[in-house]
Amino acid sequence: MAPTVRKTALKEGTQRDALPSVRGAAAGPRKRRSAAPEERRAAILDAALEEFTARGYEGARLDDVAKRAGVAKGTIYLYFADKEALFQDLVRSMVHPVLGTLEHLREVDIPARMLVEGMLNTFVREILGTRRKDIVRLIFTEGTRFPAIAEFYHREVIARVLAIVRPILKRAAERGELRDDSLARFPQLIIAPGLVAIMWDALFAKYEPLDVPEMIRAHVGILFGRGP
Amino acid sequence: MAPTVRKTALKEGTQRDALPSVRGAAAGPRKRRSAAPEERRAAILDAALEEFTARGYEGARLDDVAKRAGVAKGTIYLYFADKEALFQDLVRSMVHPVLGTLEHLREVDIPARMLVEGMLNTFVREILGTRRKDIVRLIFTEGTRFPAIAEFYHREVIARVLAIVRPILKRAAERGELRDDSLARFPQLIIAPGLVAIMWDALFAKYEPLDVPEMIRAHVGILFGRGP
DNA sequence: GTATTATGACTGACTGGTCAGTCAATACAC
DNA sequence: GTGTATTGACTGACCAGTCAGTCATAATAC
Repeated sequence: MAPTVRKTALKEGTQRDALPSVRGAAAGPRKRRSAAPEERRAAILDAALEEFTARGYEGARLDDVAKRAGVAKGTIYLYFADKEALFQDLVRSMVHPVLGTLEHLREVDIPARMLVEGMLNTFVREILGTRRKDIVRLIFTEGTRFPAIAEFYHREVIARVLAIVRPILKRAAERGELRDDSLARFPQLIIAPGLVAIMWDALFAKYEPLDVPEMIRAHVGILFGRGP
Repeated sequence: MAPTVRKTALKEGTQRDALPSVRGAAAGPRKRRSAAPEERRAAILDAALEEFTARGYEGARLDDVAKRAGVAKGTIYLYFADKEALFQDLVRSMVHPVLGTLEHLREVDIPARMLVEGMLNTFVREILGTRRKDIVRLIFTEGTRFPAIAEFYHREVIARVLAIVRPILKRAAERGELRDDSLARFPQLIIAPGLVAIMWDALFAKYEPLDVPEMIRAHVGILFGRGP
């Protein structure tokens, strides 16, 4: 790139260079000035998702986040207090949209099979099929080092899902819709294969692909018996 | 191995201390000189397990590993080429012992239920019940950044288990021991809850404990129906 | 046995590089 | 012009990896 020579600072060529403005990145699309602050924030979060996903929390460099967002490093600090806040806000911003969908499930008293199939389809569509799966992976990956993230995710997502789903499954068990109350006691068993899918795709898919939708179908089959 | 301890130069207590064996422990016991190379290596691996487990690959500092192992930083480099080699050797050293146990399973033609219960019991005992669970977590946690680790684990552990287990399950399905061939096609469904258990314990147990053995029992119940 | 020399395992201060976070200078909006 | 958003060179901390030096032990000499 070469901050290259100032137009020639000329005369006092003496200066090293002190390259002022040029800046514009290679393709230098002129920056918009204070375009839309909300857009800028979003651009930074987008770039952060990319970098954190690819390199993990410690491995990600804010210089790269800035470059990818088309922004100077200092700008990040106008929107986020520090690297950790950026990470936490990223997780929050990805998780929030699904929180609404959850309440949705509140329609009590759908049949257990419908509930479970609904949960798994939502999981495949809204998580496995989107960047959200990377966020889930990040939570597992960095959760030990960031208890705040794990706590947040448990409180805002997991505890809520369990609270909604358990009573429905309990009733279904009592009603004889389920062989027993195993699923009511351990709803974790329902999405366990979803977790496996996320990890498998991230780590082993290139050595041995896994047909996730088919596996989920097999899982439902085991839980409820063949066909619908 | 073990150039082992010189018989104790004793008498001349005068020496700073030249504490022969003791060493370990906090209080600064004088270093043994070339004590047992195999022991030293093990001490470093132990310390590395602790530090990598607690802080992840990037977060772990070799200064701390050295301190914990009761060794100078330079000594680590006498036993391992660099940080990455230390990490890989750690994973290998933890995984190796179980590889033997695997072949063990080769006894073809045990009933499917026995196979599955055996697998899950082994998992609970040999992985969840030991530091090995932290290694599995590290593999998931760092696997994306260290494809070599993921590849190694897939090749040496996962692929082998699948190769052993699939034919048995297939036969069991044909024999009508299983409702269908779901488990033969996706044996991942068998240990999925084990993975959930590892992650739950690491991230959420402090907010909401999970009775893992009971969950595993419920899982077996779902796969095969109640009682034995 | 004791004295002397040789060996190499071990040490830890140091180097070179990296990167989160800062802030004076700059560019723009008005 | 004034005020504000943005920039990016810079700083300070941190850490993987190095290497000149130390010293317990071993080898050899006596």
